[in-house]
Amino acid sequence: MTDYAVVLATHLAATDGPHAARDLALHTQIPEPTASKVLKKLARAGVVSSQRGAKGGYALARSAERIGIHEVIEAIEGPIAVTECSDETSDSFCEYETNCEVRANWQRINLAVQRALSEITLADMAVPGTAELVSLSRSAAEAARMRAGLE
Amino acid sequence: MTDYAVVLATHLAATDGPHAARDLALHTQIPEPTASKVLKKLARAGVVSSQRGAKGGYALARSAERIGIHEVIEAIEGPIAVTECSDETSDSFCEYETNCEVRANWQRINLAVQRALSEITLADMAVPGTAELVSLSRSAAEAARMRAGLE
DNA sequence: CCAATATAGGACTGAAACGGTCCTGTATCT
DNA sequence: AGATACAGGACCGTTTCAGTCCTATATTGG
Repeated sequence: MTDYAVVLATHLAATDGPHAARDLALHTQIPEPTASKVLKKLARAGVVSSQRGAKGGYALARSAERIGIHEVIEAIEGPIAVTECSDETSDSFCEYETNCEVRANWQRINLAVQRALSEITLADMAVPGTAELVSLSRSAAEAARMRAGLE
Repeated sequence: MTDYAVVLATHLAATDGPHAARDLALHTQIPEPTASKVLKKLARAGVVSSQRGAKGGYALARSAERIGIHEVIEAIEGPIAVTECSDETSDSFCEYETNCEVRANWQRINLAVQRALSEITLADMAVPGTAELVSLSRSAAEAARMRAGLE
């Protein structure tokens, strides 16, 4: 479902003007009901804008350079569920300090992946073969900064 | 659910010997039924080994250095769903070449994230604060290799 | 050896999520 | 104004999921 959303959003990024859900489904070979559902979700999340009526359809809400694919993912899947630590001021929490560090690592990874995906825009996705490389080199730069901060 | 699995698996990595699901749930503050379910899945996937009986419990199936967290993730969520392109030999496919490139980008990103997560082991996760940095610098090295391959 | 106990394995069930269908509301065009 | 094409949203059957509970297995002590 999420990959459908990315495909549809990228198609909108690569083409001009509003497109009806039916046309988008045809072009992306996604079943029409599914495409419609996905587009509705994207519209509710503000990733795309919708226009009702005879010449209606969907278009990107902003320019493709300003929409990260993580936004597309969240529109479909909702926010990443972060498992909450117990209140840090609670006495019982002190027993589980190792546990909390485990959670912290996991959350760091989640955030890093989320950030990397946020840095890939729909414009990147519309250009064959570049999306992945762009994101990973940016994240490496950030890793170097964080490593410096640790030392 | 997946984060619970990672937390549990990491706890097993950080501690010795088999632990009953109840104890693991207590230590990780995960609801006991949920912890039990998750551990059963991990056992079926071969990430952890289980021992029935009075002194039974769960332990890692291999050393923590040899279990990537992507394996943990797949045990819970199953394989990443890859949207299939149409048969490349089909005539109708040629109309949608742009569409196929979009899918290829998305698949590349999926694979890159999967690879990065595979390179983080449970041993990494058990050490506070290191997991993320390790993964990102390795992926950057791979990006450089792929870029060289493109040129 | 056997009963008691503690554990994992697995089945069952109701609730929630999901995907498809279809009706309603809105906007455009003639 | 009426016809048409579209998105928005409700409905419904199916699937998935989380919790509960029963069954099977292994250990221990009498």
